[in-house]
Amino acid sequence: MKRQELKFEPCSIARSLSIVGERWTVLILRECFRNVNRFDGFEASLKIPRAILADRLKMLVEEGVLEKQADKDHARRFFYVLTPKGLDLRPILLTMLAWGDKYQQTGQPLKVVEHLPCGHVIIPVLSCPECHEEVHAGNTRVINSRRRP
Amino acid sequence: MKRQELKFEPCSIARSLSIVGERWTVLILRECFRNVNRFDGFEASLKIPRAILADRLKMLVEEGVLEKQADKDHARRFFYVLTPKGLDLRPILLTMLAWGDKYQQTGQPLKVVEHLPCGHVIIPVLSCPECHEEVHAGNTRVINSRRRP
DNA sequence: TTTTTTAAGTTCATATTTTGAACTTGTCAA
DNA sequence: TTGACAAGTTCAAAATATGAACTTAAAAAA
Repeated sequence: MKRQELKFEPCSIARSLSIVGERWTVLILRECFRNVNRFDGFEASLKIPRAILADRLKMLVEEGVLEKQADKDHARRFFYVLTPKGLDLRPILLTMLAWGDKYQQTGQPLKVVEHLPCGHVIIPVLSCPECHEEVHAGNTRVINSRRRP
Repeated sequence: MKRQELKFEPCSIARSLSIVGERWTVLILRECFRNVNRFDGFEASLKIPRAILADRLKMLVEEGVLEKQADKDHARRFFYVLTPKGLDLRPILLTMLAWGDKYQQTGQPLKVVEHLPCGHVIIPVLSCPECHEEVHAGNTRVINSRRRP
């Protein structure tokens, strides 16, 4: 199945996969959240083939997840910065981080999340915005909605 | 980069990607959460090539995400069921669902999540298990931990 | 009891992607 | 004016994906 086909699937998960359903794309986004934002920088921190990097950046810009900005001081230099749409991908990366921490451990130190307002080092959990209780496989059900929010 | 290499990366996000960094794999898991659990069923609901389906199911079983169970009544029939490790992937799929709902809309009805304990139809949010406030790009920081939980 | 269907695959040739190395093109700094 | 830098593009080889046909044994139908 092609990426472009996924974009028009009836399922929202499938449509998200048109962006986050590919390894390199997610790793590039991870670097963006770490404030790596130049072609060079991505290449140095990920060992990604240049052709793939160019392709994925182009796609992420076209999809409105990154914005390509010119550097005022250096003519042929650009920044790729997360748009609001891109910033909102953070929960996906954080839930991946939590799962990888829990189930795919290596001998290395864990990456953990510091929640700045309260100062706690946490593993974020999914919860209900109404009752604030935890949301997991056992207490949820996915249904159709006719309303558009 | 190969899947097997991702498994041993120092970053937990990268290690998660060794499972959820591929389209078909995530779609198969989505079907599992919908209680589709036979080779036949996956084939019917996703239009996935049989060779790929066989390969991904084998991988998911090897990784401990699914368990392959024999059907007592039918000799050559099997069930693929989510293990606890697999059930814990649900938050990843739910955050993908929320993002796809918000940013990748088509004309079709949304899939939404019903939180059974409180009965509300919600978009789950990531929150801090300590202070219960929301967790997002602006109020978190990823750091190293020496401790192993 | 023979025939047909079902279930879960495997095989294989073709098409598409990925990869890594070398090349390009203009800019900036010494 | 020479050399390094930045952000790519190009290209051939390797790896993967795809779809159609084949396999194998059991179960159901005739």
